[in-house]
Amino acid sequence: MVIGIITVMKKTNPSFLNGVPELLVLRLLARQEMYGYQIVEEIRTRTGEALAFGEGCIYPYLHYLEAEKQVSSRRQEVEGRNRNYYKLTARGRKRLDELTSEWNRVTTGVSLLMEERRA
Amino acid sequence: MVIGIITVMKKTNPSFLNGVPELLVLRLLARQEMYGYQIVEEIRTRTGEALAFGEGCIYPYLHYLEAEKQVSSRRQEVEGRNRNYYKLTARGRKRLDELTSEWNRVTTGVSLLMEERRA
DNA sequence: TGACAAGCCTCATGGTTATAGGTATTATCA
DNA sequence: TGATAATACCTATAACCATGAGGCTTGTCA
Repeated sequence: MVIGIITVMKKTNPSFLNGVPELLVLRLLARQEMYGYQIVEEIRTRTGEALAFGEGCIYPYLHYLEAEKQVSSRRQEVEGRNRNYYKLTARGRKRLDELTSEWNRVTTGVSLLMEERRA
Repeated sequence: MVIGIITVMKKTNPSFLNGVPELLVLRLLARQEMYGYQIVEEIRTRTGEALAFGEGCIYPYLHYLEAEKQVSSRRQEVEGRNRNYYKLTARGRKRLDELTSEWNRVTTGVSLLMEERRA
């Protein structure tokens, strides 16, 4: 019988973005102290909009990273606005290294299969 | 068993694999007709185990792709075993092109931010 | 006044891989 | 012979995570 069981998989945006926000947040914070809103804008502008993660993605990550002690934060008032500045800890640095090699492993693997094969 | 309420985010495999199986399956089928088991093995061996998707991942994809008319299939008995051979349709070719440019967009974007920044 | 940017936050939804099973046939090897 | 691995197919469930929409506040500019 079996008509149904169509396993929907609706296919909107597969997008290859799984884990990318974490990688980029750690990478940016490895260079300099930054605050959340700045990270969101930086990713958007520096990639020419190729990548654009919403605040709803970045903020929860920052909270998670802080809970995991991969980043530390301090609050500072600048021109009447409160900013939470984050910077990488040693633990975050280690995590960044892991994620970076993971990223390289995946992209290398994909490249191997994407290349045209000659005879 | 639920101990915390700590917003778990368990962090096992961020892995960057979102959408990769679909991209690779389409790419492989663009080159030649293949059957499911062969695809699983091909990905595993050709990447030197860097990428290895289980059958439980690939088979549902093939069924989905067929339902979407991105691939067509034929069944053939080979050496006493039944194989379902799949090949790309024009629609699948188009989808592959979309995914490929999406992949390039993402990896390019990530590269922009991962690079060391000088001065 | 109204609109918009800066700056922070949360939650529900839904898509997709991973895990862990399941069936059946054939090949290999002790 | 019996056991195990390899071939070849399949499904259901859980875990994960970006999206999108919402909300709050202060400051700026018209």
